[in-house]
Amino acid sequence: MPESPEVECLRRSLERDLMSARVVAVRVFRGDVLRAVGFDRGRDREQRRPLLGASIGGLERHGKELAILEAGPDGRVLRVRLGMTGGLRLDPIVPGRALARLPHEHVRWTLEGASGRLALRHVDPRRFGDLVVFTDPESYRHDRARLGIDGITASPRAMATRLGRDLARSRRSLKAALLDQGVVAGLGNIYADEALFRARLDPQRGCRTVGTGEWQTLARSIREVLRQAVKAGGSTLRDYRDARGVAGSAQRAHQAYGRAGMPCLRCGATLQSTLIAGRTTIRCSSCQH
DNA sequence: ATCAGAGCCTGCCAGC
DNA sequence: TGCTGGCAGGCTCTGA
Repeated sequence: MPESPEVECLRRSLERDLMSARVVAVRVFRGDVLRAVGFDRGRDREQRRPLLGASIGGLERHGKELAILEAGPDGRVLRVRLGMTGGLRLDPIVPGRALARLPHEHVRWTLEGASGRLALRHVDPRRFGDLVVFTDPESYRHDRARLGIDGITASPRAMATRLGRDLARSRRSLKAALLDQGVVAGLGNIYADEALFRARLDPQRGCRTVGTGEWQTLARSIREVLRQAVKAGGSTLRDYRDARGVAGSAQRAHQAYGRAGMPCLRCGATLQSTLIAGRTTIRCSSCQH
C-alpha cells in the first residue's frame, strides 16, 4: 500500500484519537506478524499482548515506518511497517455489539480515551509488513538509524548533501538508489518515478554521472512530490485508506507512474515502461536525461 | 558493489 | 464461467 505520504496521512488520521488513549485490551489473531525485541522479561507478554496497559504518548513517522510510542521516557514503542498491503484502521466500539474480525485482521487493540472506546485494527492481506515492539524509545531510535534522511521533512539542502555524499561514487542507477531506504527514506516505486520525472533525470542513469546541481534539483523534486501527495491525502490505487477509511487523491497528479504508453505531459513523446532494479519504471526517454 | 532473481503472500485483472 | 498467468505501492536473501 504505502510510501511515506500514505504513512504520514495515516499517522495524522490516527494522532488525535490515539493521543493519551489507554490500551485496555489486545487481541493477536496472527502472531507471526509480530515480534518483541530487547525484552529480558516480558517478551512473551509483549508478543501475546503488545502495548497492553500503555497510554499513547505520540506517533512518529520516518520514511515508511510508523511508530506508536507509549507515554513516558521508558515507554514501549510499536513500530509498524505496512509493506505493500498493510493498513491500520480505527473504529468506534459500540457497547453490546462485538466487532467481527475483518479479513486479514491480525492484531486488534482496544483503546479508551477522550473519543470513547475505539478499536485499532492492523490489517495486511499479503503480510509483507510487520509489527515490532521495542522496550524503549532509545532502542527504537537505534534501530531506526538504518534509515536515511526523511524525504518529507528534510530540507532540500540537507537532502541534496546526503544524496551527493552517499551516491556520488555509486555505480547504481538513480532509480535503484532512490529505492534504497538507507539514503533517502520514504520513496517507493511510485514517487521515485515521479521525482525523477519532475527532475528530468533518467532513472537508468548511473549515480556517478550526476552533478551537484542535479542532486539539488532532485532533492527539491523529491520533497515537492512527497509533500504534494501528503496534501492530497496520499495515493489510493486500489486499497489505501487512512485510519477512518478515507481515500487519497494524489494518484490524479501522477505524471509518470501508471502512464506507460501515454504522452509525456511535458513534451508529448510516448512514456516508456522498463524494468530497473526489478521494478517497473516509467520514464520519458525524450525529456529525462 | 551491484544486480538479477527468487521468495515472502494474497487479490485482481486480462486473456483464453 | 472458470482457469491461468501476470502483475501489484516492500523488503530481504542468494549467487553471480
